[in-house]
Amino acid sequence: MAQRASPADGSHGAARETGRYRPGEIEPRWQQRWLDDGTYEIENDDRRDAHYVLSMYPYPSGPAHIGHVRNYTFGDLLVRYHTMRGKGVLSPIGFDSFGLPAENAAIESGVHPRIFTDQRIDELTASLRRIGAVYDHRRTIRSHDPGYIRWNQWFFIRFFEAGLAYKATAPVNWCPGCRTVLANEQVVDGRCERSDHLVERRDLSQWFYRITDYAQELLDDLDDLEWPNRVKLMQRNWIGRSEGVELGLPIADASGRARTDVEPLSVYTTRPDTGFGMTFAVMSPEHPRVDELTTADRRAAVTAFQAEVANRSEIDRLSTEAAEVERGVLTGSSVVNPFNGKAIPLFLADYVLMAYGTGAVMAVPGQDQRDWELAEAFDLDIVRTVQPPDDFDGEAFAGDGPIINSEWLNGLGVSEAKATATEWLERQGLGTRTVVYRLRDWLVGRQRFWGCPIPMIYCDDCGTVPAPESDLPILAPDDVEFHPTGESPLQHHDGFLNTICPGCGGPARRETDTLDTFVDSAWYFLRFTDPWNEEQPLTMSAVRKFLPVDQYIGGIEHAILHLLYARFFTKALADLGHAPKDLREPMKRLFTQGMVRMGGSKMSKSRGNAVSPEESVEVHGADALRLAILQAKPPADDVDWEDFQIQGCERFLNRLWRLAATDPELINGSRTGQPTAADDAIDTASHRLVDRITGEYERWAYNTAVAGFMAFTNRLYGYVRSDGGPHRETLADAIDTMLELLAPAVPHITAELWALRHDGEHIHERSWPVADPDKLTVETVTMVVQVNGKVRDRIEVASDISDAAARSRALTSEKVAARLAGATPKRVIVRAPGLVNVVI
RNA sequence: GCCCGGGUGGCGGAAUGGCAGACGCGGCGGAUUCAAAAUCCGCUGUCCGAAAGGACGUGUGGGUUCGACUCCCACCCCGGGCACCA
Repeated sequence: MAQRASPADGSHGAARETGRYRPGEIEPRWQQRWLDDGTYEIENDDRRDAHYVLSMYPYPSGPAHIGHVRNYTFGDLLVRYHTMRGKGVLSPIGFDSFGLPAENAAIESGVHPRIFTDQRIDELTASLRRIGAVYDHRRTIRSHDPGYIRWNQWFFIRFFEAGLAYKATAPVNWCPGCRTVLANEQVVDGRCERSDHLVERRDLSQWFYRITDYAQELLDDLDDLEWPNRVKLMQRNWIGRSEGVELGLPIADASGRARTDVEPLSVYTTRPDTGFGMTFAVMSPEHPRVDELTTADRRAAVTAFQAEVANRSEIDRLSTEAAEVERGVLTGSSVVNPFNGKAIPLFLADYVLMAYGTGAVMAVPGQDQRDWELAEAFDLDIVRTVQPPDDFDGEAFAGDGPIINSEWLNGLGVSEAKATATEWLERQGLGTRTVVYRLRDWLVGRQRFWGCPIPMIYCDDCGTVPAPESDLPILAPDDVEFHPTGESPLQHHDGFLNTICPGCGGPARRETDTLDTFVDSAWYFLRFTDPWNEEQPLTMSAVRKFLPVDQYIGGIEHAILHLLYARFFTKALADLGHAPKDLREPMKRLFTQGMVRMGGSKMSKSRGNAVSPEESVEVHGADALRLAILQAKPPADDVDWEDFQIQGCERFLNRLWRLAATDPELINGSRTGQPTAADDAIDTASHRLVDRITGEYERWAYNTAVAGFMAFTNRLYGYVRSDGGPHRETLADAIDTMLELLAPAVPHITAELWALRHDGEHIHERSWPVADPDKLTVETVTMVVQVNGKVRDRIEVASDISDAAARSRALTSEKVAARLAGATPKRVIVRAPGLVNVVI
């Protein structure tokens, strides 16, 4: 028999031959077992309480990067924890496998995006497996699976039929070099990130999903979600609801009187209280009535201005030194200010956006800085209608104050005046209360190859019609050549392009745009509940069983778009009858973990940091990496790679191994028989640990949970070393309990140790330990005695000590008496049993 | 500019009205060793002090309270989101 170190002092006793902790050996073995046994597969008729834990649909970029690993470690902990709690946990995984990187790679290397992508999916799958993350792999979805494309297209057609999908002209980022539309994130400093061409704004016909129909519901339903406030706030701002008034400004004739034969110009304002300060009006350069309202003598200048704004690059538009560019131009027309009947000039200006409100505004330079600047540039009247405070030295004043220069509004506060002015406008029939949202419809078309083809057909006779359902899925052809420019090969592929109109049977051509990949990720979590259904996209009973997702986990970078689109899709599918009617929200709880930064400066080899998760697993083991991730920071915080103290965590796992792999009977001096007070204290501590860790797992306080395990282990080492030696059963129970609590965090080592200690039993099939409430209360506590709020003494007292007794114990303390020096305290605050504060 | 979040030892962090710095990293000392690694034990906020002990200490300044890292006001700094949205 080999002489093994006892856990405590490294020198005495012998243990069963269990060997050293070798993660490289045990981890692959358990990973294989979980897969072979289908430990984390769940059937749709499972009788346990359903619990859906989901990490955000990853883009398959090859082996997992550290951000992935952090994300999936949190998710995996919850999957295993809830499984031990007796839940029927649904833990699926899929891949957001369409998208630009694969297409760019194809352009460069000629390798088909599918081959490229499938390879990366295999790599990611393998690395998730190596960190011990477990899934029901039978349910895996990939966006480019024909089966998934089919239903994605089927939904598009349903949306089209319901008016939720439509085609309209929209300004887009156009790269003249690549001859394609760019997403905003592909535009860097006004240039195409691929070809470096200056990006132009072009009006092109594009497909949209009508998410704005759901603006109000998307806003209202945020209230009840258990989501981080920050995310809810970002969504609220994005939706941007504003309440105001839409009013008509009559067009003035040559003598300044309102014309009745011409439609008034409709403007939207949230500040009807400032109406008397409106000294001009402004239309967007793209406003459809520009031609009509431009006078002959101004036509050349207006046209030039429109063209100039249209071609203005992003750089100019965002420049803070915009003084160089002309921001507005006079139309030559005038409109009438309905508040005071005065004729005022009508301008075009680039700061008025066609896409918001009515595309025209009443300009109130006294209260709006942009209007102020235009007024100064054109030497227009500026009338303050809100009195700024005496010390105000700015230009336009947007704050609150008494109304001035406004006849019947004078003296009111801003909000009162708003209400009064709104009522007046409505009574006069001049305006209507209106709610406006900042949210725009979702542009879903992309001029890309590697995406889900939009299943529409263009026929010269029948117009735009959906592809027949029997043709779904419509797949992109394989025999394509990628253009170095980045232009989608679909646009030149005759076999794909030419088709027959399902309406008239005549020749027609296919849509070559593909769907934004955010569409793919807008409903994948629903399909996971029954990916096997070939008759329907979703199985109602399965969706009902598992949705909403109990815990959704992902990066803060998806706070707005992905989560908003997923919410919209769920609502739309429910309303169209494809998902349960009452499923209004897909994700009940959301956790957004922080990002992992790759800080350069603090990078240090001496800390034992490897540069990739793969290497870390290789060197220290998956459990050590997982523990380091959990320990480093609160999960919501951003973290630097070098903050992971993998070596320290590996050291802890070694300590755990030596403690738990050593047969208790062989630990030097271990006792049997009646437990002593010291033994009971260990037992109590272990019950308290159960209580503590359970709470911390529920609250995502993983970093403090790890601290708790380390502290408890230190305590057990002290216990083993203590004078009387450890009580055999007490020690064994304490170790067992800790292994169970650790199992969700470090699944391999705990599984191995448990099997070693319990005849091959599987720890992940055990149920979660329960603390005995009687053992959570302690008999004595340390009472802090303060003098004037400063700690001067600590006294052990019974935990049920009365206030009076606590008071007298405190006052008889020598240290307190010394400070009192015979005087009577002014006041004694007693918070038994924890604290007494003597005020002198 | 507007809206959020945050500033605590050499470092990551803990404590959300009641013992500031849990736990870990790093550092120092000791045990073990021929030696080293590994392991085990102890110490480790700053200042004064031989020690006992004391004073100071959670971005800055004020306030509330018997008591403030924690609550309130003002300011400074860092991070994030939105950004001509009328």
